[in-house]
Amino acid sequence: MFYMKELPNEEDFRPLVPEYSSLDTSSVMLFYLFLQVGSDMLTAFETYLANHGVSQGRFIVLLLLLRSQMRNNGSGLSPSELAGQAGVTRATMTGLMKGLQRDGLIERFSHDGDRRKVIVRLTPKGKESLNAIFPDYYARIAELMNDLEDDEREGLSRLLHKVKDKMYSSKLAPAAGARG
Amino acid sequence: MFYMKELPNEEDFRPLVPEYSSLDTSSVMLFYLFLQVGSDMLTAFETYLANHGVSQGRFIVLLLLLRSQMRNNGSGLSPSELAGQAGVTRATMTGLMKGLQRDGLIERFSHDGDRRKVIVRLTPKGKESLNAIFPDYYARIAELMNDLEDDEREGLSRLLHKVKDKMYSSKLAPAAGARG
DNA sequence: AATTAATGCTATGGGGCCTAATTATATGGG
DNA sequence: CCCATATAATTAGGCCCCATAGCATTAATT
Repeated sequence: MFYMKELPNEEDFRPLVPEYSSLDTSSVMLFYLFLQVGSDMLTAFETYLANHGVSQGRFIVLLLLLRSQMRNNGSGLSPSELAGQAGVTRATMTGLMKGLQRDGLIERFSHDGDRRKVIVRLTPKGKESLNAIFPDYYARIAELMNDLEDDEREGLSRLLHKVKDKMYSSKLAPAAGARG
Repeated sequence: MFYMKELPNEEDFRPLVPEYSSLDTSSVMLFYLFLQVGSDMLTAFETYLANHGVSQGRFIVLLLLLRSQMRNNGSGLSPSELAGQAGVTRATMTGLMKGLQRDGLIERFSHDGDRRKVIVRLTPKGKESLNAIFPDYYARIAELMNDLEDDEREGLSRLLHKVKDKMYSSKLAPAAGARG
């Protein structure tokens, strides 16, 4: 999370400019603005999801399971696969699943053929939960983007991809750890 | 934090479109792309800061204190003001300060005139810590934005502001709680 | 003086995340 | 066939961030 109620302005940076040759004020201000908008969006949707009894992390697990079931007819995913796709360690995924299973949103089955493995699937209740969340969830996203014209959406998408590509082509990418 | 290694693509949404009238695929994909890029940036810089022994939350406290000291000559801030500016509760700020004080980066003084209040200031070590972080920190940000031309930066900034304004003018803004 | 408000703190609890160790199972080479 | 190694999932323990609720202290209001 990133939050500062009042972002630094140009004046705040002025005394630092002569001191730090690497400081590019416009870059930093853009960077902060980006993080602030992203954090605010995330917080807003986290609050919305919390009202439905799920956290961001759990919601992502539900989304991954739904996608898997739609893509290949209900075969389910293993905790390992879930952890890889969600970008967390297996231990973290165990914790997320624990809560989801306690709440009856997912089920764990053992894999025939490899008894080390577990197969995770959405329960009917899990699907219902997503069904309850989706309409308003999508409506909020649509409303948020509503003021952007088609060309603005394309422009934003292009710029986001540009920053993203830069992040991965330089040494700025997320830590190698869980997100590799 | 938001993370999905592989974002949903158009095909993933196709079966949902007839089911949810509020689903606007291009909005949702843009939304996810935004969150992913923001999360990756945040994670990358969190990792960088962690190498310097501070978390995002603590770093923001240090930034707020530095700004305050530069703006009005070292008067410092109270925990209440810090909490307000950082968007957390006073209790949370107490915890952040506890760690920062333990590490010797901040000091707490009592306020003459209002004995309920505390005044928080950066220690010399706190300033040194920021001095150690800044050069590379700014360089990374500059590098990240390096590929964006001036007009692209302006465009991105404009679009970010547009989304931000939309968020605050609709009911999508962050929870009233701590961030009001 | 008595009420109300503000400040900072503690206690408690949850979520998310990690590393390290453990248990169970597979697999491949000798 | 057996042992070493690898893989899967979990548990244990810990840290950080964050919130709510309650408390003591001090100030402000009336």
